Amino acid sequence: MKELLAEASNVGYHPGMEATTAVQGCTPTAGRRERKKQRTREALVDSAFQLFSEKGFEATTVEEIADAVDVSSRTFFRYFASKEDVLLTFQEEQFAAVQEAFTARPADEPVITAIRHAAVDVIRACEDGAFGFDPERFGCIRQLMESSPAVFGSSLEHGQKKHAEMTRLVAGRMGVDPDTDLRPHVVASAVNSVFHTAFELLSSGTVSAERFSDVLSELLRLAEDGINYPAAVPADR
Amino acid sequence: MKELLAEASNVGYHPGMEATTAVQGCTPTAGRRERKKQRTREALVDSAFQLFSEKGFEATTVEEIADAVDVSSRTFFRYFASKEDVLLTFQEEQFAAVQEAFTARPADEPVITAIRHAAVDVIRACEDGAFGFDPERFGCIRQLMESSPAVFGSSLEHGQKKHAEMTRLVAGRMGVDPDTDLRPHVVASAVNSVFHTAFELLSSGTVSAERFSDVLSELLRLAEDGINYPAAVPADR
DNA sequence: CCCAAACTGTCATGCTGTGACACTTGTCGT
DNA sequence: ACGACAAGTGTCACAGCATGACAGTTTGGG
Repeated sequence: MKELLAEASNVGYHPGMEATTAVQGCTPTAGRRERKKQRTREALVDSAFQLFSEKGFEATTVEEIADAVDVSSRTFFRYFASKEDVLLTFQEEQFAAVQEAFTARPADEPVITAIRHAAVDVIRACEDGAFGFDPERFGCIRQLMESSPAVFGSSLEHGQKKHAEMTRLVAGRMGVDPDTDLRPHVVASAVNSVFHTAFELLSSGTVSAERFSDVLSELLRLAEDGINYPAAVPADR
Repeated sequence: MKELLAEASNVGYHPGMEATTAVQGCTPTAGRRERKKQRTREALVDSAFQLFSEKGFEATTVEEIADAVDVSSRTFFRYFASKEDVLLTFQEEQFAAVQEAFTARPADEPVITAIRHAAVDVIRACEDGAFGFDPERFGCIRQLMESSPAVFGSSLEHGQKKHAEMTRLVAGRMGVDPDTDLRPHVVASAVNSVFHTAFELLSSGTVSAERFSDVLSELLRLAEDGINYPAAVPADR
């Protein structure tokens, strides 16, 4: 089940790189080749994070990243479709974790409430370094998104790509068909954007909170209560 | 008033190009230089739309766009920060129009309702070619966003940039301070993402509707009623 | 043990975006 | 009007991202 989620993530995929890991169900850690490939991939991610946090995103070139792992820059692009793509690996993992947590929420919770609990749990794990999450890397990404519009942009795009997936999950919980019922789409859409808004509130210093999870929690809580607020009554002032 | 809105739009701005038009309030159509600049700018936009719709976005190079107007590609980048940026001119106008319509809505309408009416009115005007909107260009953009992820991505980013502005407007209508009350942020955020979701629903063929405005209207209507839907009751099935 | 497929490196190339500098043209003061 | 000054533009140069093509190397399987 965990493997399924992992294999479903297509970040870093690009034409010419098949998901060879998943073709056969019988090969557990199949072949030295696979392992080597995986090691190269991880090395590239490490190297990228290292350099990004040292010199910033745009100041780091693909060649530097590749050189640090001793592969050609051409090879880099066989693993990642773009420089931004490297960072999505992490978001991908987070998203998968949130998904899993979401489906595991008790059935009597309404959708947004369930999402809130799932998301907050996962993000807090990231922040605290629980499970396999590296809090340092989490912080690094946040910093990169602040300083580089390109990174933030790719995060937006990634969120949009995951929209369909989230919609299906929400529809599943609601017990409706996402092809005829638009409500799950609105939910997924709102949740997605709330993530980015939480981030912006945090980095702009609008909120006093320290933790991303706290801001996110607050925003989702508001969304639960409905958001079609009335205009100000002319009575005051 | 109209000029004010036009001058406020910063699309296409990039270091080295000052908003010379707006420095003095007394010069109406100030100088031949300004007019020439404006003509060049519009010519570039026209040329870009022309070529994009003919050959597609990525297949068109900046050089081609510039050549068609008989300027150097270097000059192109003095007007637009990137190739995507050209397209945002249009979105900018739309956004300004929606903003204006929003603030003009009767005070007894709740925020999302008001936004729905404002947005639907404006978009319908685009679709029908009312006011100064060119429906052909509107369709062209839609097509480009479908075929080119880069264009869609830049649209996402642009929406996020406008987030703050929308938040303030919503907060104004609600009569609250956006620095302490997070509700306007949630509203602006949800509305923004609903725009993109409407687009995706349309281009993926999930909905049968023809017009963008219809899908958008439907989604916003749903958002008005609250979106924290209960999970399916175990009774059914 | 060898072959085919997968992986990688090298080379070549196109396009985006930017910096530097010189040249032209419009603007404004006198 | 005329000259100084600024704004706009062209040209040249260049770094970096991304991709295609081809050849060499590894590796897994028959």
